[in-house]
Amino acid sequence: MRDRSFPIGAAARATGVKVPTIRYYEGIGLMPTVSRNAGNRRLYDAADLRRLVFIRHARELGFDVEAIRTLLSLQDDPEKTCADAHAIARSRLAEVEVRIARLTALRAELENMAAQCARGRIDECRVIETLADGGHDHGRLADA
Amino acid sequence: MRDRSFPIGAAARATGVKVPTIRYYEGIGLMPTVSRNAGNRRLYDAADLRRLVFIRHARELGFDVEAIRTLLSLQDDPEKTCADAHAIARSRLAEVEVRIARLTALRAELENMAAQCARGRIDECRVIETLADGGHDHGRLADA
DNA sequence: CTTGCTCCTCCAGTCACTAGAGGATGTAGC
DNA sequence: GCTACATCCTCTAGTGACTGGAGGAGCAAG
Repeated sequence: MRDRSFPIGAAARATGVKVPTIRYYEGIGLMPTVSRNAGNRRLYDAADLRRLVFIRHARELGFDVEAIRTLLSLQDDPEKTCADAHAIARSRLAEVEVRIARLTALRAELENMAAQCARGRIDECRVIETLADGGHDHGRLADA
Repeated sequence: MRDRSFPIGAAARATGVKVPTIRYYEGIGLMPTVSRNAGNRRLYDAADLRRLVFIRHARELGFDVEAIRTLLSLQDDPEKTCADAHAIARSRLAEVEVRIARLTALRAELENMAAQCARGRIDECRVIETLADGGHDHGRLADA
């Protein structure tokens, strides 16, 4: 009963990935072209749902689609050599470390901003002042 | 001398915001429509540059344009309390903290995976699991 | 006056979705 | 079987926050 196939709406509810997004992922090849029923509707199984949850969490962590593709390839290709898997894991690891470092710096600045704000008038507000002072860093507009 | 007028390229160099991005900010109303010289070129003054730096810094901290619009309008009204600015900063801080926590968990898994791979155990990769049930709630995935 | 940079506007493309049109299918009640 | 309504299908276009290019005008130096 719950074991076999979910239509796309159920898959969306189960994974937190919206219906059009699931179709989009199929279109760009992040999700496989799943089987269809007699009426041409997509049917997902438990493995597909796990893949969707994986993708959602990876996106929430700020990985782009290409990075997720390589992460998924670790699973998709069990024949893959150790060296390949190791290389992918290590390069993703490096990316994650950079991201953590950047976010940690960002957190420090936000904390400093918020903590020193005395909740007084705007013209004494530390949040506004910090922003107006500009960054030391003329680098990338980084989010993550 | 320096606080008279900068053409857009000088403004870009001075603030670290790219030329097309400055024009884009004007288009969406984050920057005012500045005055032009005889040859129709934009001329920026010191206050404009400060505003650009403010925007750049806020973008680097991950605030979206709407938040920046609010912060800028707060800045323009120094009599108000800074409760709103404080709230915007704190909510961004909360997002950043969630992200750091998840990335830290992912880093541990990738490290673990890289180590296992190095010992030849590809088929027990836990990266999928980490991301698949790692973060937070959303729909429970019927296990399998 | 020519070279070469900077600037102008407008339009297209990027990434990862998101929303809508217009139509087919599945399901529950009568 | 028939109706009502939810869910699904494909396709196209829009979003945010830019980025890049075309095609042309302005300006400073040699």
